[in-house]
Amino acid sequence: MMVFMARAATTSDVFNAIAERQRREILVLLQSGERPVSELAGELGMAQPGASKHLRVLREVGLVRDRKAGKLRLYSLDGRGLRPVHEWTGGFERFWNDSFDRLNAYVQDLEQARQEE
Amino acid sequence: MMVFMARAATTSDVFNAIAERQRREILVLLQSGERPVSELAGELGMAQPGASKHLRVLREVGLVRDRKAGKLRLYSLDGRGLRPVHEWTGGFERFWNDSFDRLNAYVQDLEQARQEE
DNA sequence: TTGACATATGCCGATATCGACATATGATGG
DNA sequence: CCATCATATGTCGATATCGGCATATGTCAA
Repeated sequence: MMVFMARAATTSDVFNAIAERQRREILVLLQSGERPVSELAGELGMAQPGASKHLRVLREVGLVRDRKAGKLRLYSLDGRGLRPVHEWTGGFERFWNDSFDRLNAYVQDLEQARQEE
Repeated sequence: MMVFMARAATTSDVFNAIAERQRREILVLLQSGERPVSELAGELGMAQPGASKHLRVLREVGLVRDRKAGKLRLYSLDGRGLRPVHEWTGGFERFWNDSFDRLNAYVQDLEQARQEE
């Protein structure tokens, strides 16, 4: 009995969580301090329920925290989960930084162009 | 007339392209050199058509190149597109590296724990 | 040309996803 | 308790996504 898995769940995976533009924008906004949902929704130009859902995803992967503050619920950034992504991409640094690989990429650009003539 | 946009197209966006585990594995495999599709498929334990489709996505966002080599079609890494991701996540470095923010996160962990009692 | 091998594409089924909307839950103050 | 404000959740419609499978395209070699 094989249950289908159409795509990796967006929750439970930081890579998927930040694949969404609006969620990335939320994280950027939270860099300057904690905010309630409705304020974030306003700044993103989206409705409150949508913002709540994005925040839920971000919370489930641990990129965001919330604390109650009176009637409000303040969300704050927890950037620690972004570190693995930073390090994973950093593993490819030589493919854009190293002069040999830059030259290599250049040569392949030329080959590509020649092939497409 | 508003056309629906259920989710950002995986093509045309590097963040979405690397949101998929198998595509990330392909990129890692290509770090050690160019490979044909069928070899990648074998190493990933998936069928060739699946690997071809993932490679198509990676090619469309510019993370991968291909060149014809006889009967084969060799795919190679072009890591340059990962740089923006590395830099974007790097913008959050202080949220995991800075001692103040580490302390801050620690305190919030405590508050969280207390709140959930 | 024909056959063999390598790769790409098309279709299907199951499911995830996102925005919009309505509504439920929750907390506060009177 | 009740009204109010803030937030969360549920449902729906449209679409994207992924693996599996069959099949088309492409490339070589004899």
